[in-house]
Amino acid sequence: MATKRSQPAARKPRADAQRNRERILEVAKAAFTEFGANASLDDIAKQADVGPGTLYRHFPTRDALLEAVYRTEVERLAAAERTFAETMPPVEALRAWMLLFVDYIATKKIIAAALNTVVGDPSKVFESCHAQIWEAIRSLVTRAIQSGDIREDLDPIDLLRALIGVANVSTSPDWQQSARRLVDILIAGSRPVK
Amino acid sequence: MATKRSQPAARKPRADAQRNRERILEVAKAAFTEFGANASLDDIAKQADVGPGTLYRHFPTRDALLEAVYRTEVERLAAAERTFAETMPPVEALRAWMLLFVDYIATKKIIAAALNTVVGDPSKVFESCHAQIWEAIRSLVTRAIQSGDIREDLDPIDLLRALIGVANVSTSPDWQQSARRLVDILIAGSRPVK
DNA sequence: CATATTAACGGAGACTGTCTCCGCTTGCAA
DNA sequence: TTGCAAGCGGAGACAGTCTCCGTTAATATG
Repeated sequence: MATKRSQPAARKPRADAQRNRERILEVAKAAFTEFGANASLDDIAKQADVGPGTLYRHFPTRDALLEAVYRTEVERLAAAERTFAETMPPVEALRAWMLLFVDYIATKKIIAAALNTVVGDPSKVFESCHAQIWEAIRSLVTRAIQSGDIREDLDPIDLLRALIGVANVSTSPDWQQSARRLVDILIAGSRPVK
Repeated sequence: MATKRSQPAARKPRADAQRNRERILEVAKAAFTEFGANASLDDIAKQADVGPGTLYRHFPTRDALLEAVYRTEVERLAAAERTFAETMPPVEALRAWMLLFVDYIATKKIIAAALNTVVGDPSKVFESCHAQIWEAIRSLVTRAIQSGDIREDLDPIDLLRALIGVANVSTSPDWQQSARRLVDILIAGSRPVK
């Protein structure tokens, strides 16, 4: 007879595997930040003191690695949403989060690059990350609609799309200002028609 | 003595060179549309019945080729601006052009990809194209400001950035609707505060 | 602690795409 | 016609991706 479970009662993962995984992530983050989303994967492996095989076993595709790096950032954004929602009036929370979002993406170009990649081919990567971000802005918008500060027919995703645009073209020196202005325009345009 | 000019009085370009150049462009356009901005250049060369050397002489970098393909589209957008400005009231012209812009970019993913590329590294490519587009929206916004329909402190570039965002995330089936809604939000948010 | 088991490692190398060099071809001017 | 430079194009060096598989060593077990 097999063991109690139909699944082979998976042994706990090896310690060195865990360590390697983390080192790879760390190095990858640095590399993507420095060289953009096209950084050489073999180089990353080398810097993390593992063979290419190891890297590819942990992260079968470039996108997988990208997503893993990307994930912690996304989690931070999601957390911020919760904080803002608790400590600020609806519209302010929305505005604050939008600004943070732009700031994040613009600073860590990785994410922008990742989002762009998604556009290119219809792969399913980043799906879970998208879900988290969508949920964040959806929640913020819903609250603002309920408080009557935002018009009812506003689709949160529309805002998100606009934000990605701002973040994308953040090469000019004054993008911080630009982002702030644009967020204000978006919010102004989202108020009830009255 | 040399010829009349200090410049060696450049001979007119060879006919076959011209033909090849055009065939490459044609094939490239198809390839970029089908496979995205990463289509294999050697493949493009092959399909255009030229050697890779020829392709690279005409277009030394991928970006150069991308830009060349991109250019005619941009010219069409610039032309549309002129038409709209002549035949529509200011705000309508602005809205119409914004919609066209989104439509264009979303359909021909090439351009979006190109714009994205620009984000990644601070190369100077597409500069002239950007200039043309900037000029178009600047002109539209200026006219709308003068007619008093749009608030004075609006920076045209901000709008452009938002538009690129919409276009980027145009994978969902209803992006047409989404784009329309977002353009309306942007315009609503751009009206004078009164 | 000794040992068996097997997860995990890592690097050689096949493969794919980029880009260059340079000998050959050919359109054009005289 | 003919000379010649503009233009061609492919062989091949190089760089990056990804896989296969023999080896290593972390864990479970007695």
